[in-house]
Amino acid sequence: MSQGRPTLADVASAAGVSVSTASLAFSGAGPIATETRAKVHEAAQRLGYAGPNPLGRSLRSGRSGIVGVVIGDQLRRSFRDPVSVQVLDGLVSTLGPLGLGVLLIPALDPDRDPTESAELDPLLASAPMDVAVLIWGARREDATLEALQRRGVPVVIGEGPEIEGAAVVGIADQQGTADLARYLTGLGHTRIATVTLPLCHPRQTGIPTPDRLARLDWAPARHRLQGLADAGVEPTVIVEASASLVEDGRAAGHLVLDVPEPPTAVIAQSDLLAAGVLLAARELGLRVPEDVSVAGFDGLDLPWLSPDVLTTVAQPLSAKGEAIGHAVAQVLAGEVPPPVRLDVELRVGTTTGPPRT
Amino acid sequence: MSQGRPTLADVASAAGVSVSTASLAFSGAGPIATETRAKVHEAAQRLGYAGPNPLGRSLRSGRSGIVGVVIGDQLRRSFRDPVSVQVLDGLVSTLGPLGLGVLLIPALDPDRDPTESAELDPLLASAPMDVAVLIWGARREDATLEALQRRGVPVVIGEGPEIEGAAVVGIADQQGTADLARYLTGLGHTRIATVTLPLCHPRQTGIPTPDRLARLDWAPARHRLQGLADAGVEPTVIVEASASLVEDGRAAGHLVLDVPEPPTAVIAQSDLLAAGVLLAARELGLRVPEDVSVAGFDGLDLPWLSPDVLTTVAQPLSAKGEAIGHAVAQVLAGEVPPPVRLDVELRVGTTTGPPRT
DNA sequence: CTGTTAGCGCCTTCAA
DNA sequence: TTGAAGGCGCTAACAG
Repeated sequence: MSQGRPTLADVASAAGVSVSTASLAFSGAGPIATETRAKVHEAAQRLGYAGPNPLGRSLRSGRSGIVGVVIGDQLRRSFRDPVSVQVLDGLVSTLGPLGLGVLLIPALDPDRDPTESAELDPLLASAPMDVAVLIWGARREDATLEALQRRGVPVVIGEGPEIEGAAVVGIADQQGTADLARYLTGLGHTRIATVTLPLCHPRQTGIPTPDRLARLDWAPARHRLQGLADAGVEPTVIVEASASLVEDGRAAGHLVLDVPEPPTAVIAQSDLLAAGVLLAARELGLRVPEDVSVAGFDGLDLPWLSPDVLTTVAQPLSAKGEAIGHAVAQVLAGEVPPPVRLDVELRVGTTTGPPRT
Repeated sequence: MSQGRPTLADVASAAGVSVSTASLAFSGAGPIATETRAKVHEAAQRLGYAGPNPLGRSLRSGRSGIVGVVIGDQLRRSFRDPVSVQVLDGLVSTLGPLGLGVLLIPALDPDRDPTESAELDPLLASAPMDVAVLIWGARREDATLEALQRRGVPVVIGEGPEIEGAAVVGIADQQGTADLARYLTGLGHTRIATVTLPLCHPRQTGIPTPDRLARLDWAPARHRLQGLADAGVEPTVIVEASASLVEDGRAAGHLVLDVPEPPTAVIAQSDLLAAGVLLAARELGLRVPEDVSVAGFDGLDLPWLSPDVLTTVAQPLSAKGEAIGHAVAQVLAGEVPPPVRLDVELRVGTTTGPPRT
């Protein structure tokens, strides 16, 4: 009929064929006479029918073609972090050709109590999605994860932890950090401080209490701290940042360096944090690496730090996004993706050197 | 039945009520006895039913709760531009409370011929969405826009142009640029160059041919060039950048400044481009603003340019995202949103001053 | 090769 | 306040 958008039935009757035939003309999933198909397409053209309504198709197939992606923070903050952006880019590039779209789902407010599931984004409970991706991992008691599992939405987790019934794509950050730590101790450093990514919810900035360290619940921070321990490094001080941003690193840097007996090296758990520490060092009149060595993690290209080039542990960011995309595809194909652990690589720049004795 | 996920019918029969009653128990859209509702919820709990399947609900209501957002470039590039990110953030914050989710749709490859609709992202044709947003405007002959309109998806356009049957949210960039130009001529500048955003498809870097200028098809670039004309400024040279990124600005800056008789002022159509021009000036040993004044557009916070503070025309980025979100809401409510034009503000920094005579 | 039939899961009249 | 019935638009069997 002429009210509302035309449906396949309208097209079929206009073309003088049955609905299922018209369906075939569009899906191509079956034998159909070229002439019939032309007739149908012609009718469609005439009626302004632009193809099957995805809503009907979705209900029928049980698939929406949508992948929900939970980013680890407010958009504003996540997108300021090139790490998130590159992973997302790799993910979208992989999903696109598969006909899958990415639905952005803001994580719960990082400053709020995570147990209150009332704070969850309603999209988690009600948006159509075939698979969900938690780009920045899950926590032990994760209301987000629970909400998804309750709905029966399969989950792919970036960064870990390994959780019953969810695929994981991670990196060898523990080993990478250990390599970095050994490199620094090899240079002669003994007083090494570290600036960490957020440890657990709700987020906090500053020197974590023992209690907070015990609740350490976020995979990247845990792995990288563990890497230090593996290398036999006991940090002289641990400072937690509430986000992986330059200004947090800068604040942490002041906290770490502006003391009577500062460390001779600072390992930050991300490059943006390290960049902030570097800026803090410059502001305090400390020379890098003569007075203090600074190292990061991620392998970002940060030309604005010029002339310094950060010593870092490079992780394959786009590749991680792609690996997550592959895992999503496997889940949709009914397979159980094996855990993936991507390699990282120590990359020495100009910001580390032997300590002054 | 126990195969597959439980449906509302399963829950209803487990609770000993009819499907429609069970539906009421969840939607709350009708009178229902507290006791009955409890019974239904209890049955749902027991069966692991997490609420109505969005696919069924969508088909029934004709709404998916999804807003397709076409970003102006590859994700990787768009997300490196804080302008896009802030607009997107404002949009998501507005849409979230309305129960609407954002589906990312990569634009067509900016380096390819736009008339080939084969290059369009398949999501445009097949993803469920109630409204689409073209964050970075539409072109005259826009395959993306056409694909959406053919499907009957209402469109909200950021930045213009005003197009039949699509809502527009723009800014007063023409007037803002004119203000900026008048400020510079007021300082005594007569030789003013400009670095533009992309003018049309396919993207190119460098000095545009007259033909290309004639095909000028992208609203932000057009408005801002027009603003110069309004102020009576005829640029000594126009250089087009292929994206709003620092390195493009830097390349353009060399092109503009590394000549026998360089301009005394450069107006870039974005802050990132202006930042690049500034870096180029520094590299060429030119002092800013003594040797050359540099101005941008957007009003970004760029602390890494320190000690310089860019003279710029500030636009309300989050507010633009929010305004787009409101327009989306209006469209969904069946209203026709009036065109919106947000104000901008000239903000003088340290990078502009009188020309040396 | 084409038509008939039967739902996918839900919500909303309408009637009881 | 609850139940019965129909249909949103589509596709997959199955017949013919």
